[in-house]
Amino acid sequence: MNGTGTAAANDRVFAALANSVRREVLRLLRDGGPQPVQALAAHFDMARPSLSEHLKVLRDAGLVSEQRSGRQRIYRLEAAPLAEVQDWLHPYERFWRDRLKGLGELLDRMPDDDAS
Amino acid sequence: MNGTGTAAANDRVFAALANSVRREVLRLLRDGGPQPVQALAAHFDMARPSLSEHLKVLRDAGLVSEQRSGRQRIYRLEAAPLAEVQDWLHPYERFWRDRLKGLGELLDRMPDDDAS
DNA sequence: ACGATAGGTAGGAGTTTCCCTACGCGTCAA
DNA sequence: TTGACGCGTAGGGAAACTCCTACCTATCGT
Repeated sequence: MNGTGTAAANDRVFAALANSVRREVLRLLRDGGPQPVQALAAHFDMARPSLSEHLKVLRDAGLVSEQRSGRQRIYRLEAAPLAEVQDWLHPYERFWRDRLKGLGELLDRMPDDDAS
Repeated sequence: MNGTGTAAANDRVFAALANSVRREVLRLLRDGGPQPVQALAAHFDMARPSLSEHLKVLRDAGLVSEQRSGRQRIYRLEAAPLAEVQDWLHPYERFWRDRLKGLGELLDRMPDDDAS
């Protein structure tokens, strides 16, 4: 419907990223590959059930997936939602590109012609 | 400290983006240029003070700036934090590029050699 | 000076987040 | 089968979020 996923889906992804614990989990999965919850939990001070809830938030956002292996749950990074974030970001790129070129400054600072 | 802003700053930016009203405000500023609050408020059903609070969240995240002009406040998109989001995203890019190439599949599905 | 306009702030209600401590369920080892 | 291990869920409490209705300040037009 939207250019980049539904509004609710974007809400879920951005909200999931709006927490340093969850961003760190993603980084650990990115740099360390798929891991069981234990291995992830070792990096945090919090009680393990709290981390479980963070993992649920990440799962609901589609940012990680789990695969059962014996009594372990192996979590893996799923980057598709991040690709959508990048797509969402695209239309804004010209704003910082323009800034760097020092050009858009004047153009952007005063196009008050059509705003009522 | 971090590669891309402090954790708290990223929290603020991602949290600001985790709301469809605020994302729509950014889109309006991107497509319509700098605008007063009135012009933005016209696009939403909510009471105007509620939108004011959304604008405060965006301001605190550094995503918009205001410039007073008479009794109006002209809001402008500030894309720098979005550029930092893109930077934050970069280390994850290979994950969806690999997926597209259909290569990383096998590589990523089982590098369980160093995870304790 | 007076009223209308633009927009922020105060405070409150309902919901959600984030952490905790129990506890339940499935799996492995003895 | 019995116990330990790996993880999730339940439920609760503190704080934050999101909306509202007043209300306040500053500016413009008359």
